[in-house]
Amino acid sequence: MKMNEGVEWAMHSCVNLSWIPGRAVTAKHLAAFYDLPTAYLNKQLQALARAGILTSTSGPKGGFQLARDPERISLLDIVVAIDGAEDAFRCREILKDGPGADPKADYVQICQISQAMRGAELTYRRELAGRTIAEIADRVVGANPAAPENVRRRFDNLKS
Amino acid sequence: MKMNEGVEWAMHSCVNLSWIPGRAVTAKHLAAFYDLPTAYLNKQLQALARAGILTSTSGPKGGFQLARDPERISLLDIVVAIDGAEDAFRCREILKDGPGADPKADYVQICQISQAMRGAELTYRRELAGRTIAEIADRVVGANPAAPENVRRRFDNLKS
DNA sequence: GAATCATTACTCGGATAGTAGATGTCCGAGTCTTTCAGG
DNA sequence: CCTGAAAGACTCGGACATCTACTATCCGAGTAATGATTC
Repeated sequence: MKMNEGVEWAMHSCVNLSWIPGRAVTAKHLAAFYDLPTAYLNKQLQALARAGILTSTSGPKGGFQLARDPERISLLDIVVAIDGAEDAFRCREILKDGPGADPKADYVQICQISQAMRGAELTYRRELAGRTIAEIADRVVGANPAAPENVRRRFDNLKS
Repeated sequence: MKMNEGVEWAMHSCVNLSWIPGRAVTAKHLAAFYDLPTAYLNKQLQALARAGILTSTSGPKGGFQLARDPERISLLDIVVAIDGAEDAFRCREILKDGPGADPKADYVQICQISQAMRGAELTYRRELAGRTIAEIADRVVGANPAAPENVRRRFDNLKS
């Protein structure tokens, strides 16, 4: 089980975008920041845009920016946007193929194993839903107060 | 992100094995129970044996059985045995490729995103670690008291 | 000099290859059972 | 009748294909800026 690597890129990019409000930043610049493959990062940013986390504008002076306040963007939002909403553990209802099974019963709900796994994933998602981009950004500032200014300067330099 | 499908099979098989103590059950019989591909289930059972969850014996009258009490087999044990111990989210330390990074700093520990994701996975694993095969089996019995006897009879019939 | 229009350059967007990991299958090594020969 | 060994059959175990989905890339559609042209 391995999560889509783009999730990490997307989260870092969102934190950086939270420090550059009101301006569109191109995928190329966001990729250059961490030396990531531009086209592939662009794909992830597209997914965020489809999910309503970012807004995108085409053409010169175009790019991406946060679609809403970073306080209202949770880590779960990003994971769902890029990795999909489906659970990692997917009950195939193998009990249905067992002896004495009821063909029309919903074994996803009945099966104790399915319940336990779904319960664990629920706590996982709840945890991620409680963490926001704003909170992450704040903690980064706590460790390194110059971070936002450094990011802004960096993107300004890339502009020239 | 999709978990190895064999995890589901392995958990169901362990529950069934908990109702047939002291006797080896072949992969073929365990597979027939839910109409699963024998060779592939065998592969998963091997992984459980390597992890010390099952014991395996070769030859006629051979097969698999639980290596310890079902109270001491957690769902996490099975997930780790089959799906691996590595986290789903793997910090690639992309901050290291960012501007002004310290090449010898441990960004897995520093990075706030990495911390948040690891924290969420930790709660997930803690949840699974708290659930045992015995508990699952008990709940199944609660809903269907005849289940263990049905399973035993089923395997006896396959014997003949 | 101002306005309009065509050009141009730049960006996102989705369609298209390449690759790693999961899924599925097969045959060999080892072992227990069974059988048969000998004492 | 008992003992021992050899043959046989059954099971796990790991090595070998296949297939899905993640990773990576490329080119086209659309858009805003820009410059030239005309009034």
